[in-house]
Amino acid sequence: MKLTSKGRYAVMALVDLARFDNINPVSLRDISLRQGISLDYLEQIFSKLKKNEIVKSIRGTQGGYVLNKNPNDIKLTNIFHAVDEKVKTVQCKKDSKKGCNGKATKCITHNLWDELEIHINTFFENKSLKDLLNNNKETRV
Amino acid sequence: MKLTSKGRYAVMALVDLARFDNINPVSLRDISLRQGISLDYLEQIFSKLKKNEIVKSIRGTQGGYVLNKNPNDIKLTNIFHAVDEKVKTVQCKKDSKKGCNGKATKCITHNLWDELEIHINTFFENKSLKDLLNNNKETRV
DNA sequence: ACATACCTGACTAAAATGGTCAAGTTTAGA
DNA sequence: TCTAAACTTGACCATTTTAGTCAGGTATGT
Ligand code: FES
Ligand code: FES
Repeated sequence: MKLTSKGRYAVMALVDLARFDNINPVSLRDISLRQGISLDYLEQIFSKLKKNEIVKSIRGTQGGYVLNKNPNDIKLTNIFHAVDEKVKTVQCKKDSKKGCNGKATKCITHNLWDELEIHINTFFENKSLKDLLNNNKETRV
Repeated sequence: MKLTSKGRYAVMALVDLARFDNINPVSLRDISLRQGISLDYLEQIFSKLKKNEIVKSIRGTQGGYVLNKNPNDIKLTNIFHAVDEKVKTVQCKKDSKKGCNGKATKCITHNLWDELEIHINTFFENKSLKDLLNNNKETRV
């Protein structure tokens, strides 16, 4: 079970953004430099964050991104969902009665994987961007 | 974050094994047929389970595998560790002071990923094979 | 005008995944 | 003793996913 870089970067970038967007929009270039994430990759990520209304963009010189919601209302769940970083403990469809690889029934450990998925998602539900900012916020002069 | 088939199969196979190994060893062929897992793949998996002393093997006709411990003492942690299904929320080394990709320092979200890793591992620590057998054990006649 | 910064889509090298295949060795039972 | 069942080992491989890069755009403040 690995967390992918895409998911990790999305959260890192948003935390960075939240720390610096007091007044002005924050450019991806700045985030890229500060966090050491490829600019091109960041652009892909922010395109998705924007589609999911987590950030807003301001084009042109002095443009950049700003949060579109209160940091308290941006849960890790929302972020991960936006960038398609989903938790998958099984391969079979949830609503189908069929098991993995088109088997007729669900497997004997099926409940376990459901429990695991819930356990992990609970963590993401209960963490907001705000939680990640505590004692951490920098003020732009 | 995906759970791989290898990990899922390992647990499925062990639950199957635990249910049927009352008297005789259970052959991988039987597990393969009952659970619909490739025999060749199962062999790879059980080779690792054996190295980690979770199962014992009995060769020859009527041979197979049996548990090497009490189901209560086989945690998911042990199983996953045996088949290299590890939880990895980061790419950087735990003991090193360096960050991901050889960066000089840890990233701003580092604590979060540590927490997440612990959260998931706790689930695996607290589940044993026994827990998965409740109300489920079949008796060979 | 022009630099900055967002926007979009195609492309790709490398790694991981989920196996298969081949060639054994061991041992119970006929 | 022969044979088939079952474990053992190691190499191999197709496909998918990951983690980006690259090459173009378009919008806008100064
Ligand atoms: S995990 Fe898909 S059938 Fe149980
Ligand atoms: S996750 Fe590796 S530096 Fe934070």
